[in-house]
Amino acid sequence: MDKTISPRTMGRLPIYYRYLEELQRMGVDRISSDKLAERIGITSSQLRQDLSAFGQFGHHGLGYHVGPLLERVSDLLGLNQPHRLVLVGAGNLGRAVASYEGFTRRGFLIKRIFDADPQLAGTYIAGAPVAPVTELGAYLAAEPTDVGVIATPATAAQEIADTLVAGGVRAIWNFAPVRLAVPDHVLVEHTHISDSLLLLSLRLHMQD
Amino acid sequence: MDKTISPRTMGRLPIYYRYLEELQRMGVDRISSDKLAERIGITSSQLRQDLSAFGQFGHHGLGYHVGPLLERVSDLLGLNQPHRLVLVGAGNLGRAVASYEGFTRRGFLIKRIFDADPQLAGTYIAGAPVAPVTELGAYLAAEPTDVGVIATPATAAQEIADTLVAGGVRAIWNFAPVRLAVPDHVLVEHTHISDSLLLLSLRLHMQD
DNA sequence: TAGATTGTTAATCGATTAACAATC
DNA sequence: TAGATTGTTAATCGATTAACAATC
Repeated sequence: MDKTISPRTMGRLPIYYRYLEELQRMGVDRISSDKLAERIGITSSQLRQDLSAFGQFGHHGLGYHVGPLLERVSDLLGLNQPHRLVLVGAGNLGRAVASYEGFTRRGFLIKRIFDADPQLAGTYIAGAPVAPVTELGAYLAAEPTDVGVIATPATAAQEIADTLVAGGVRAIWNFAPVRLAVPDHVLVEHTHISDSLLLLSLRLHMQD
Repeated sequence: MDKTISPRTMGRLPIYYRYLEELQRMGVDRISSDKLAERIGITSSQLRQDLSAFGQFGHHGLGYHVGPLLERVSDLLGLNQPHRLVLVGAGNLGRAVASYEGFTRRGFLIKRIFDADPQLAGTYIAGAPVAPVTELGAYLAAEPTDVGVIATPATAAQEIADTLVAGGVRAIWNFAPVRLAVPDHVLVEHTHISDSLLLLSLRLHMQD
């Protein structure tokens, strides 16, 4: 029934999601492809092409209703169902991730945080209890978990990944600057913050 | 003299950089396009096509020398010249960015950190002195700065961006979840950490 | 209705892949 | 030399843009 959504269109879904959310927050309930595309910085042709893959949400002569379209995009992104997460690594980056209020709001629930430092056990970060990383395996055995977030030093990352995989997570969100070896059925999303800086540097350098 | 480098090829430069660095760290000094492409997960055809845009670095029958190729990629990325940065926002994310040792090593020097909390003034984070954000404008007037990093709450981001632009930065690396309005000559790289999680969620959801 | 704007088809453009002659 | 592997050309594939009939 659904048309297939091309990889490039998928890559734009988070962008559409963000802009539509912003429009909703601003109380806009209808927008033309021309206006939205201009805001985002793409052509209206591309926007209509993309949106039409999600189903028919536009109204001839009127534009798109923000609400239903946002609902559809959220749905495609899987945001209308909760995800249970564990976070491993309570350093600065881990804390930053745990503290991002946008996650909870979108159904990404950090159920527990694990850290190598036993001193942190028993404390709470952004409302989530911290436990020693030695208890990660046992926790996962008891509590089904969708996603494991790795915010540890690179040296620890593979071992944590192995424990997460053995514990049955379906996906790993990895911030450690190292490639993880995992079985095919486990998704890995690498977030290389430094890649952004390299691209900025490249763009700066191209200008000269 | 240089062939132009296509946008998609540019986007892969940080990946090439990372893998070549890894090879060099491992002491590998020569690799075929077949082997490197397999490691990265692209076709060898694409790799050769990309690399040929950088100049002639391969040797028929032998493959590519890691050192000179890495040198060339670093050069394209602008890593062979230092960049002066200021970081605004010393919360968890700001601290995580400041503490990433990879930046200093690649010539991204965080000269000073600014924060709204005057209590932090006079302290040091990852070797960089912290000053009150009220001094940002005066600092930039005195110290030419290439890049401003914004790791503040969304509400403060635009005002900081304005101060950075007035202070003459050439680029802004923005972690705040808000679009910044800046003049055309200033580059903005938005790093939306949450976009990664949305894409992970999308991929999880597509599997079902 | 007249005006606006979608959804879609066709045309263009760009990127990836395949293939192989050149060559170390 | 024989074997390996590049650099590049041509073929394929996919994505973007343009254009416009359909329609609210």
